[in-house]
Amino acid sequence: MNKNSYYIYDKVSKTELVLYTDSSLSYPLHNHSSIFSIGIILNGSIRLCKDGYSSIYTAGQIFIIPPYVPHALYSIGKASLLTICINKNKASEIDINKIINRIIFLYTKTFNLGSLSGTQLLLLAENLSYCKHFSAYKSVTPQIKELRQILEFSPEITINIEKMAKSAYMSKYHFIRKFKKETGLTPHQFQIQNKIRRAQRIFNNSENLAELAIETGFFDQSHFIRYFKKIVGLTPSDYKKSFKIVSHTF
DNA sequence: TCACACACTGTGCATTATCT
DNA sequence: AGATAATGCACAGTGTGTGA
Repeated sequence: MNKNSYYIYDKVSKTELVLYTDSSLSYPLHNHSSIFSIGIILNGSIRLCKDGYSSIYTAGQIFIIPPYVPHALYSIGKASLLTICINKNKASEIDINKIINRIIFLYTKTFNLGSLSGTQLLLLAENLSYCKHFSAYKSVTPQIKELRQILEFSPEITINIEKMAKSAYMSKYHFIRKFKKETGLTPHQFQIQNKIRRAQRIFNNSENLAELAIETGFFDQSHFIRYFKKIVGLTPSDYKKSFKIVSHTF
């Protein structure tokens, strides 16, 4: 079991938290279609590649990744990172003070990590406010938007590039380029990523990895494991062991 | 915006290793 | 022993560079 990774769902603030402690992180280019990710570097440093730029973040610094923004993340040596995930559909309703209080609570009582500095709390509040008032500025072609929604909600369906391009009234060559420009990933990468996200959501309802692989649209468990590890950074069984739901309060 | 060629990646299947 | 993880390989499908 990977004891350096913890996936926590906090029922009180309705946010998902991912904690890595002294880990070697390596996440190649990907995006999150439905969440804002706010990352707090606890120690060590990480390299974040986003919007064509590569930046190094060190202990105490905070970064934010809005939905659909392609990015890659690598630790420089070992690093500890806390990521707060906010659902984009609920971002406008979040209670910033409530989330900050929960983060402080979980940070000190659940993770035993000391306390966050005043500057970190201020930066966190600023980023939460950014999520709350964020509005998507990118214009998306309606046909691509529709396909993106299909792939997000039903990633398990089999639909090849030719069919997708046809439904968007484009040649497959143009469609792939257009999709990547507007979504950040190729259609295929986007579909695989959503299959894995779906698997993460329904993990606890499924006893068997082979069943889960079929249910999420993979041919078999071996491919499911391969992609799961590539995208999540853990094998499915390690992920299951490191996931927990927190509902206790002050 | 489209099409071609080619490199790259994913699929389907089989097999073996490791873990519980 | 059964479940899960990892790897190999051939083929099909996808993505990208380039030119029109």
